[in-house]
Amino acid sequence: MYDELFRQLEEKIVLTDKEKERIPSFFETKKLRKGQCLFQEGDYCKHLAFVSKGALKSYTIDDKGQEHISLLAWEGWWVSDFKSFICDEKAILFIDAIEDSEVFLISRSNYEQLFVEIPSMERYFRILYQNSLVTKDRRLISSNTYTAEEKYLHLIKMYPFISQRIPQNLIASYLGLTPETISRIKKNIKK
Amino acid sequence: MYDELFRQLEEKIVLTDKEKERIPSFFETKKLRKGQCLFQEGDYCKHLAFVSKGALKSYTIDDKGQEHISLLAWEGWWVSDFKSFICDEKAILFIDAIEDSEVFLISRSNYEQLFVEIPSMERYFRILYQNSLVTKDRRLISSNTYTAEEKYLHLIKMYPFISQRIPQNLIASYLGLTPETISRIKKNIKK
DNA sequence: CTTATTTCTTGATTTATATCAATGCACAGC
DNA sequence: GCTGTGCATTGATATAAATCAAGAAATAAG
Repeated sequence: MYDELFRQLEEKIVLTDKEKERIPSFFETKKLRKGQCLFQEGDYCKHLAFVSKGALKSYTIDDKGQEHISLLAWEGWWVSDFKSFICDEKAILFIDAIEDSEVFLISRSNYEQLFVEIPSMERYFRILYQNSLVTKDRRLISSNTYTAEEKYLHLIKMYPFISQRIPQNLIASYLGLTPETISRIKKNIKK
Repeated sequence: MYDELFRQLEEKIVLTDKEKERIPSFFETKKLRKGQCLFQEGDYCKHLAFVSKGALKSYTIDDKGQEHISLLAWEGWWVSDFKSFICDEKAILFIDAIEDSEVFLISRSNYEQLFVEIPSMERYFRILYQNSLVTKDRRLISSNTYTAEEKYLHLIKMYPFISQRIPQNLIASYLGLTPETISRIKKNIKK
């Protein structure tokens, strides 16, 4: 059950058997049906979630009711409205399952306690966040400097299987494009 | 000399006097004239830099020779091509001083050693990166969902004094806009 | 003080991408 | 096997912001 979690942790840090026994107690498990909501805008987002099965999207909704995906998270990813989770503010993000999913939730106090009891978890999250920063920086560059086609090509280079798993309209939203544009790009690429 | 650095560290963690004595030895100081380059695309970016005085920009240059600023960093900010620094890859970023500046540089090996010798620095960087992630997430949302005017207003709300310090053309580049667009936005806002 | 550079503003035009609208396709439920 | 609902495609049109071009301010240099 915790295979995916330990695989992720042990990619970055070394854990003793005793620590591995302790870790699950910091989390609670939650199963989500496709389409089900995990957190909503306006909630206080009291948990950080690790995706052990399935896939989720985190997104905002603008004045016109349009959805803008900020993150697609599948097995091995962490997802939350971090600002809300860390600073105890109201969330601005929605987070929904886009497939039947299973997540492990950790509360703010358990998160802090985890670092006290298992100091190497501090290291894990430092490295995780450090890597995420690199990815986000690249996404920002992509978003500010690439054309629609370059954005799409860059994405499928990073995640070659994403188009098999994630519907085109969600990919479009993630890239800040419309589904029509993605459709036209795909037609262009074939040539 | 290390005031700004300690101010930043002690905002997030507690340091003993002994630790404070040790920390400077991990860094080397470098002074930069306005316009001078700290790192270049294609270099192996061997250091992470803390800005103690002045301001720097990190940017890419596209095929057409156009500059796209990914970060503006002044006193208290850390700057590097993280991907290059962490993964020992060639840098894709340029980093230049936009004012006369002073930076403290830490090498990869000193960075790793720092965590071993002063474990609370692991915590410092975990929190720093965690906060940066929140900021970058907000920037990504802004970049993908806001109009030019909303992007500009959001920026000056975050950093009210930025327009006094950073020339408009650099702000434009940071927002992924042209200086002309910024100029027209400012005219609009006055009304 | 004058000249030279750089930055900022304004207008005219172009362009990439969004929006709107219609049609086709595919999978889910009956 | 049909039928409905959501997703993808295609074309026509609209629009926000870029580009191009020129002049005005501001800052720096001699």
